[in-house]
Amino acid sequence: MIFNKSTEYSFKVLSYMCEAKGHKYLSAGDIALAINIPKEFLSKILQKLTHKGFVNSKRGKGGGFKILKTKNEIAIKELIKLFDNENFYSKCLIGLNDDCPECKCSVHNNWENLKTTLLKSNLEDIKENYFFTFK
Amino acid sequence: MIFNKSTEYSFKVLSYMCEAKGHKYLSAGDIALAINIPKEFLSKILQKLTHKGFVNSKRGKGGGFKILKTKNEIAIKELIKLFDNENFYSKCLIGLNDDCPECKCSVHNNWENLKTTLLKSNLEDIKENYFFTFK
DNA sequence: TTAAAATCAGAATAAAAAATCTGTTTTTAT
DNA sequence: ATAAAAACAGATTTTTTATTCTGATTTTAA
Repeated sequence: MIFNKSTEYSFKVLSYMCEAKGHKYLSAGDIALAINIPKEFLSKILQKLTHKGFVNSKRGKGGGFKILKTKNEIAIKELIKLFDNENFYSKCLIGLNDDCPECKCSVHNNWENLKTTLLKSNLEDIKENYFFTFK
Repeated sequence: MIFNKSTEYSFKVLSYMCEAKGHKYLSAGDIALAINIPKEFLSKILQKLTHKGFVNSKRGKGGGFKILKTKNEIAIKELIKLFDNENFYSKCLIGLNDDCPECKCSVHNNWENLKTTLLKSNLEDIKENYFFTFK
């Protein structure tokens, strides 16, 4: 809706990994199956998350990915920056105006408020009471 | 950003036509040039707007399109319904959840407020102090 | 040591969205 | 009448985004 698929998927996979018990290595294939995301696409997302230190990867048999953070250590703005658009926050919701900060249209304040919330949110805030089923 | 291009363009073209003096017939080509939208794409949008009674079309030499409403008679929700998604308002902003009304994530209230504003907005509200230049 | 299981990387493909093209019909100014 | 200008309709192409494929490398359990 407001984010691209990669960003959406990153929320989903990190939530899932945070909630998985045992903190063992989970293979991309298993995760993909569990949360219903194309395996290959998920692999790319996990690679990026590895490089940025959200997860640890282990190659070879028995390998996979292990989460390195808790939900409240994962800032939504970091994921947006990583997977969506660098200048997400200066974009116009309506899409017509390049100079959103100067705009005073009827939804401007609502949009500013939403962005403020988003800037303060971590994965816990997003996932808390958020009924997504991973399927 | 939040809408598809057709919806964005419909805001733009209707705003432009409302502000054009004289209420004469304007050709799609001239409008397209003025507001920087691909001519053929704009033509399709204008056709839809014709069928729904927002504008009147006149074929033949000297023909074109004439606006039939004022900005405050044009509800944003009508344009969203026409060009974007029928069930726009029940969609999840984050994109993961099918059942947005039940969701309680951190941006839920912000999103609900924004949609409420959008439901009440007409083109005047959107365009008012909204610095888009048609270019 | 070896085969299996996994990451990793880049290329190729598919799907969706946006834009363009081609041609027909209609209307009207000349 | 006729030519020009315009809407109109549908097909096609391009662009962007999402997904899948291919193969190489790494690691480890057996």
